[in-house]
Amino acid sequence: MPRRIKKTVPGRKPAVRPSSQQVENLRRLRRDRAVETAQDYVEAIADLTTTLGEARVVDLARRLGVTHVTVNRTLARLQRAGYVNTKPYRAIFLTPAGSTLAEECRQRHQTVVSFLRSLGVADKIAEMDAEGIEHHVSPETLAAFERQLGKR
Amino acid sequence: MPRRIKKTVPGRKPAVRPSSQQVENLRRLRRDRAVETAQDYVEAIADLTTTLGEARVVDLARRLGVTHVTVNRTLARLQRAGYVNTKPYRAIFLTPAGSTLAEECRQRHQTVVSFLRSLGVADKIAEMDAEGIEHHVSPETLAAFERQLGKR
DNA sequence: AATGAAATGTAGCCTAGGTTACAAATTAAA
DNA sequence: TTTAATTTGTAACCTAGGCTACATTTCATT
Repeated sequence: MPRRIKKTVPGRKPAVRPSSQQVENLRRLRRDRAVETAQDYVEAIADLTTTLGEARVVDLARRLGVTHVTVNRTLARLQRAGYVNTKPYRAIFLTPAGSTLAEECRQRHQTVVSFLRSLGVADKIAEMDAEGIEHHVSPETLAAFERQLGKR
Repeated sequence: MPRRIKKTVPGRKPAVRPSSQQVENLRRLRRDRAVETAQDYVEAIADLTTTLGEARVVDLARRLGVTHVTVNRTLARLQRAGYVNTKPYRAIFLTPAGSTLAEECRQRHQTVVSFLRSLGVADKIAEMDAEGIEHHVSPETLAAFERQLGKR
């Protein structure tokens, strides 16, 4: 049985349709995973700061549904990335960069939820799907959502 | 400086609005990450089998934009999960479960892309966003997309 | 001021997914 | 049949994000 259907020139790449575009899409997707977490955290920190006056590790853990250990390690990474300021045994604060990111996320989340609801998706489900979708909506698509919302 | 704004009864949880709903959303989101990868792989395997006659590790690696090592390890996991059949140095085949999953993904992907384009999003961007969004679209939302598409 | 519960931190282990470097198998072609 | 390129496999390492178990710090309440 032939190993492969087509012939190949020795020493040459078979040029199996690398389809750079799609490859890049998937690469971008994986790269974005780290950013998603950052967004979820800064959003939660901003929210907790507003509603409770300050954001503590336990609160974040409850809010995100993980243990305080995970929160701790992630906060260290976010601090390295310049999104938060933390001191041992103290409340967590967003840096200006963190605040900006949080606000962007909040608005985008709101737009996605509103858009889904405008299509007749139930509130609970709209909220649920938005949580996942919001991280993958490009500015262009977000604009399209807003345009559509304006039409009603 | 007070550790926390509100008083607490010793030994009692402060009931910081666990908001089980949102916690569950986020938990579900993380759980789904493993499934996403499976979906990307079976989709790619199905596609390669159609276009090339068989799916090989190198092709998958090129298609997914990762090294063959990553593909190998992931395939082992997918085999454990019952989605693919592999033998050393041989082509990769989908199990019935894998084929079903692939077909579902293909259709859903197509719906999401069509929907985005119907909103005026450019083809390239629609394709790009769909790659990320499709994994987070519930059946209800997918139905809403299809309903909307039918209206045109 | 002492104390005990809650909060925070740390050590160590797990899976998933990514990598490079190197070894072994396969197969097209000389 | 031999050979050499390609493909596949394996070892070892990295980050991210989960976890449990245990140690330490804070602070509200005696």
